[in-house]
Amino acid sequence: MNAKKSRSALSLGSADWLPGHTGGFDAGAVDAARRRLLQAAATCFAGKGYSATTVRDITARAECNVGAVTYHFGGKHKAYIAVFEARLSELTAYRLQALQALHVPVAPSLEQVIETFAVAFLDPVRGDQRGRETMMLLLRELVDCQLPANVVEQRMIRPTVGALAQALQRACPGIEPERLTQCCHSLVSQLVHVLQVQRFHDRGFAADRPCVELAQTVRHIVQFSAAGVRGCRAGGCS
Amino acid sequence: MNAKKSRSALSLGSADWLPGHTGGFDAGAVDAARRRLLQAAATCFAGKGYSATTVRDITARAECNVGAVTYHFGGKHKAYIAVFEARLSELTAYRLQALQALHVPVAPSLEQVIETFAVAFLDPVRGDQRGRETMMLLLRELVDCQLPANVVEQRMIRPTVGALAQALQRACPGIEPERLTQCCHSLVSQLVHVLQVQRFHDRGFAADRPCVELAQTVRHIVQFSAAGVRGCRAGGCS
DNA sequence: GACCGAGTCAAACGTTTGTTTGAAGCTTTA
DNA sequence: TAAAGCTTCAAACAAACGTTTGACTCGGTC
Repeated sequence: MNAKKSRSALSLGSADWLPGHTGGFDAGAVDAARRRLLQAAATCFAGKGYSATTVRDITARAECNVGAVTYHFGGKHKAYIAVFEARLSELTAYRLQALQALHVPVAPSLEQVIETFAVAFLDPVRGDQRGRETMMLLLRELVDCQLPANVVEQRMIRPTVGALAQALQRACPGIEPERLTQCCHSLVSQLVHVLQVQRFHDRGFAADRPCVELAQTVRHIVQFSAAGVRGCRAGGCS
Repeated sequence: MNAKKSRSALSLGSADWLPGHTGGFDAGAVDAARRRLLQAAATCFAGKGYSATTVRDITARAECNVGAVTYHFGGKHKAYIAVFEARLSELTAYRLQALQALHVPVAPSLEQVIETFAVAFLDPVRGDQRGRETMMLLLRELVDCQLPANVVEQRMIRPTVGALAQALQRACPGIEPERLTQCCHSLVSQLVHVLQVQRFHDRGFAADRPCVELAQTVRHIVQFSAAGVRGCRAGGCS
């Protein structure tokens, strides 16, 4: 009855984090059920949160037996972790790649850096269902922590903010490192906020006024944040 | 067995929303159990979220019988609503009052307006347990919606953003209303983000580096946002 | 004293929870 | 073909869930 050894379990440093890497054994299209379960679990966790999601919700959606979650992942919580294994690194890689595109000979403007990051940050919600799910999963995890402490921070926030700070510094030199990090958080927080509002919108939020244009919001954030970053140069404040 | 008529139920327009108003009947110190239950429920919902909180968690903490929640509120979900009835208007009133203090003859500077709002916004988390609970309840509700749609928006976000926009406009004229609202959201999002980080911090987040000074963060947000708002004046962008 | 409504209580309600079980199906290996 | 190993399945598991019940204790009123 024992499930096959659970693979990696967010151990922070394991090798099987690359997308598509299944751990070495039974690679390929063999375990379709496992992939169906992962997809179903992601949808459920994103939609109702960890506690409100039952293994029967997941297995019903994946058209599996009730015991499938326990068998394939070793339990509901380990299934939750497994969902994040793929999504976290996937999202981080996407954002880092977008920032790396700014590594051109001639330094891009501050507005270019911010817009590039903002677009990459919000892109998943404008794409397919999977992207929206990932963002929702992350949004929930940040408030309702289920993963081991610091995983999201070390896997995603730290590398992303680090790369963003580097890009900002190149586009707008003269800001002390401490302030630079805070500028990154100021920008990220606005983008996270957009996700929240977008969610409200899906729920019928502000249905009276015409749909808030995402592009217009991005334009505001770019202008607002570029001015904000420039305002942090020099001996402005402490 | 039927519970006494549930009072108001977030009906959006009822009269018994003022703090301390109990609905007209059994006023005073009569129902201590009800108040104990409300406090216990707030603590549990804030700490574990709606779904993960059981009525036994609540009643055990309130030192009541298991059936007390159903009796006094009519069910777990109605108890959740009852918790928000007090907290939502309380928090909104606190913020509006802080903004109203800016209604002095000589117009305050943009930095003054932003700092006043920021301090008022973050004050609850620096105060007593109740304040932190309220913020946590709200943070969770925004992601894991349990209240009827638009309640938080209409009860708190809309009036607060409205008053903030008005104060900003006085301190920094020449911004179109649409952009002004977006500036408010840019500011609020940064403050919400601080709460998130603060939560991480309580959980051991970034325990390696010295405790992030809240005052320093506020100073950054004030400077960043003031520059951001000023950058939105004139025909800057669409 | 009789009656009433409100509140509390232990106990039990029927459901739903995550997990386990053991048999059966299936492919792979020998 | 036989044995071994992985996967699926219906069924059942004990525990926990939100809610209900009916007896009981009060304090106030006729």
